Amino acid sequence: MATIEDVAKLTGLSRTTVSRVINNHPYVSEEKRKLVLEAMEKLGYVPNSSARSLRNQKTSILALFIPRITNPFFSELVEATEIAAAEYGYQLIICQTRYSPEKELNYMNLLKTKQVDGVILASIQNEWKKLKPFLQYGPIVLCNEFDDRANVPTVRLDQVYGGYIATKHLLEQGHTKIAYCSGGYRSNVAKSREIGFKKALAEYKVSFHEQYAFRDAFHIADGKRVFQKMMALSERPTAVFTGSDEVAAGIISEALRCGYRIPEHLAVVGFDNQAITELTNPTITTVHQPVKQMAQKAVDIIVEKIQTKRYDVQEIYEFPLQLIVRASTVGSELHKSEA
Amino acid sequence: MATIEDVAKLTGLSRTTVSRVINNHPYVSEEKRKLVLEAMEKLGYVPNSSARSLRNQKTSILALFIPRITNPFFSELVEATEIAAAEYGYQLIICQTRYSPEKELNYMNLLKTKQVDGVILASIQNEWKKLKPFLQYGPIVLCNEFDDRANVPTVRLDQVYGGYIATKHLLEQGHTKIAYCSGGYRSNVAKSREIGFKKALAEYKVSFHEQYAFRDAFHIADGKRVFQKMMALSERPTAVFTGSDEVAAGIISEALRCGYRIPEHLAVVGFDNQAITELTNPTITTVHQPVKQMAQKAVDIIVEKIQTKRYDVQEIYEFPLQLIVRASTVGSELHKSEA
DNA sequence: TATGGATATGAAAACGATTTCATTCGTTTC
DNA sequence: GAAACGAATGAAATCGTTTTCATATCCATA
Repeated sequence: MATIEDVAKLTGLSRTTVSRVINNHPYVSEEKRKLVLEAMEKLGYVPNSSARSLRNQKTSILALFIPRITNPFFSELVEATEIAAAEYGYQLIICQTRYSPEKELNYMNLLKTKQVDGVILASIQNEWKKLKPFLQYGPIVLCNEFDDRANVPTVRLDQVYGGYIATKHLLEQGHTKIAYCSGGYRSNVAKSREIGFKKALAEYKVSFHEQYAFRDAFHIADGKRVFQKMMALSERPTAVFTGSDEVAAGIISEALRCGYRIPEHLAVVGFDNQAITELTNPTITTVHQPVKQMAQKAVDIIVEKIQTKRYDVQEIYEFPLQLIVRASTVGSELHKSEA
Repeated sequence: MATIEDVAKLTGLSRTTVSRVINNHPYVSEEKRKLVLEAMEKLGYVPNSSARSLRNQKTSILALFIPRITNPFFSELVEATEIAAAEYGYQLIICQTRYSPEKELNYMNLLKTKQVDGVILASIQNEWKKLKPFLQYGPIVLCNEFDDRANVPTVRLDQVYGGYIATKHLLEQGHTKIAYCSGGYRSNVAKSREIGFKKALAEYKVSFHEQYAFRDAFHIADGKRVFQKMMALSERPTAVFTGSDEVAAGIISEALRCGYRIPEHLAVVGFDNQAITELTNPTITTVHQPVKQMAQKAVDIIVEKIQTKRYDVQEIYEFPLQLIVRASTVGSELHKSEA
């Protein structure tokens, strides 16, 4: 493996000059520059990343924390983040916490050991006070997930509004027995949506019963399970708000299999605007999240923080959500889309 | 940021001894070991990864090349690979080539610059002779995708067999007008499936017409498009083999929307056994791929190659595929599952 | 009582880059 | 014609580890 020393020797110049050529520093004569470039080509030389990282105190790698990559929402987030990071010359290390606080804490050592220049948290499994100490080692940016106590830049979506518009839509269709379905108790995203959900109910003077709440639904299978539970209730809901399109699709699938009709017997709202929403029959009313913009902003911010080295500033960037009305809530009426 | 030097100073020992404690070398007295551990704790010391990488000539990072993470098959592959890599203490860098040969070549520089210890290619966009020169910098392992000319370890699935069993299943149902639908011309995975497809046809003395071939279908939308194309043919196929469940789902969705019935008017076979196969109505007959086993094996192999430093050996590890029969091919009969 | 082997420790070199500082040579400028 | 400055180059320090080599002590064995 050729090193900068080899290039220097071959050209009869010093390491310094070779380094200058590599880094496009001024004050290198055209003659020597050519000489160096030729030698580099001839030796197949390429600078060693570890040596550069050590000397420059920067790895050009970012860590992105997500619960699971197989969740389509997070796939989309990873795709967008990787593309945005690449524009800045950063690589992305994927950290799947699988909802485990220990795994999350463990991955945090990537920052401590300087294996990454910064961490984007799209999922939080620990209390903030456990995460906070890592701030001394590098920037942390919250993306999608958030925590009011976290004194770091946060890029998020207005989840309260998301829960609100989806629920309001169901109320406008005349529903009063509306079930609530979300993924996880810990997530502030889910909590915010629930606030929006209840806000809409309150506006319409509709009361909420705790037996209509299902807070452990993540996947298609969970949706199927939840549907069965709802149908086992003495007073069945006529509509359901869900925290993901997969869960919504599971509910719809199970309902159809059992001979129910959507939305006549049960109106269903999803979340995320994934591809499956256009696949099922009926198609799924959902809430669109501007994932690309959010990812781009998170990367912009973290790159800036890496440069300025001020990590403990709470700046909040919020993007709006949008209701997409499809067939799972409005029957055979003409489908309309509203902001 | 505390360094090993700081720990040495605080304890009054040398860097060497501190390093020995960190690396669990023998020949450190219990007394000094405790002293060092206390000092490390007190200073919040943690070894710097870049320095270690430089000195040890190893980064403990692997690169995984995939076309797009939003493709559920690759999400699953990434999840499994990340978990397997973590067991060995490796981090995973995700490289999305987005089907671009240039991007792929560009990401290959991660190996050349020693930013990663090895590369797992689950997607190949360039001819092997373009990739081959990178072998001098570190190990490359093929996983899922493959190339006969590639003199490297290859972990793959028997795609010829996969195409064969899926097609044979359709032939057994009495179909003779069977369309073929795949993603990409370049991929050897797709080519192999086509070989298996044609092999089955030949066994049943059924001829294949090129107008039944659609080789550019990746997503749900492509499936919808392909369905329309098939229906525009003068002689419509009665069954279709597809290279992914998303495409199959797209075809089914569009067919139902247009008033056709599945499988009566069109039998559909998918590939990958994704979650959506149990979601659609009818559920989708598909081919299950043992992704986890494949990913685990690929990681095992690359870790071994990193240690032994012998990269240019063609070893092939092949895993079997399995047909999962569901409703999209067998009508209202009882669903059965066969190996 | 030498001799040799285990145990314990440290000084210094090495990994491969970048940067600081010094030096030299021209060219202006007053 | 001296001073000042810009351009071009290199020697050596530096980043933070690990490892090699040397040294010292202790204990058992011949």
